[in-house]
Amino acid sequence: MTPPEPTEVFARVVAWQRRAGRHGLPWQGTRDPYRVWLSEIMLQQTQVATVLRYYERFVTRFANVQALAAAPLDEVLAAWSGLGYYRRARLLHRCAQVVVQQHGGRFPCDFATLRTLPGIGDSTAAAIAAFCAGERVSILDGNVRRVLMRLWADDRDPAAVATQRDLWTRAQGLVPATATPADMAAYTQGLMDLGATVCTRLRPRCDACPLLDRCQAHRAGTPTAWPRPRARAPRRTERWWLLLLRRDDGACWLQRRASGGIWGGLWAPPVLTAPQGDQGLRAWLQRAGLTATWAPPQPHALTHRELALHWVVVPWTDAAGAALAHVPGVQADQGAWWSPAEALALGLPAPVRGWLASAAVSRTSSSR
DNA sequence: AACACGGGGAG
DNA sequence: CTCCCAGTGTT
Repeated sequence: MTPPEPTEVFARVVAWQRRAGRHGLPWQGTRDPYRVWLSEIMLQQTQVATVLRYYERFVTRFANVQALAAAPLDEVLAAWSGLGYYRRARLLHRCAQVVVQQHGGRFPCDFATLRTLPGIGDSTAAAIAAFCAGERVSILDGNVRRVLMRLWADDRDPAAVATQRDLWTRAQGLVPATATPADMAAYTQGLMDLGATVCTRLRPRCDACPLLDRCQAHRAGTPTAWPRPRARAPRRTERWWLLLLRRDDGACWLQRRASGGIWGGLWAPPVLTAPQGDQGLRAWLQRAGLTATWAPPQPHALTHRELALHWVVVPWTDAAGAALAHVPGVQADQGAWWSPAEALALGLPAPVRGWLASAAVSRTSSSR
């Protein structure tokens, strides 16, 4: 079985992208590395449909790398709120500051320099370099891995480092030395489009694929057999208690979470994960002379973990304020009281945002 | 080399 | 419901 001719694969993907690929996305049609970089970071682990809801608003608020670098981290996190993987936003902010301080505000376009910046790994550096400078480097994200592993009927473990390193070498080998910058942009976009719209995980549209007659997975008759499925980790369920202290004036107590771990750097009510559970919390509330409203647990599913979020709403009076530091989970130096409107402008985890938004609506609609 | 990180879209 | 997506940084 003859392997696909490298130049042939490249040329077909370029031609296919120009004819049938995607062209209208807001981060296309520019060579501004700032806009391309922003889109690539947002697109890490996040699908296009989701990013579309954030991208324009973000570039409007932070029009260039200087504006982003000068903005408080809180504003960046607020604009990112709901996209998840909040470390991306912190690295994005740090990267902007490095570009301003160490590169004179000019966003680099070459792979080697890009690779030194925070939050930019091999694939993102290659994407920016290919789109903005036409550099002959290949991306290798999850979509491209799937396309190539089907093309070559590669049976290796897709998650193994050795597999990915070798795939990258072979991907690089598909790029001809004569490729022009315009070709590189079309090719890079073409690989992304192929993976996203044709060579999909389930139900690939092989009849629309420009590599159909070269694809060994298709030749085998079972293209979805590649890449080899990963072992699935069992998902644990954890119970979290979110203590929402609400004052008479409607203000809520929120505190900033540590920068590492889940919801890092975001604002949230005190979270109790301790195993004392409902019982301990009820006992404490009773001792403190407080009453609380308990909402049914709200499930929050993640890939590898499931959270059962128990909302405990505690009406809080100024008189009780002196005891604030004794509330379980409260770190007084990390928090503050926020009006509903102020709170919704903060960087909030999606479940917290949803809760506060609905609570604000119900308060408004139920008040006289 | 393995793991942690969030939310949503697709089937 | 299950699966995993335009990955990177840390251990």
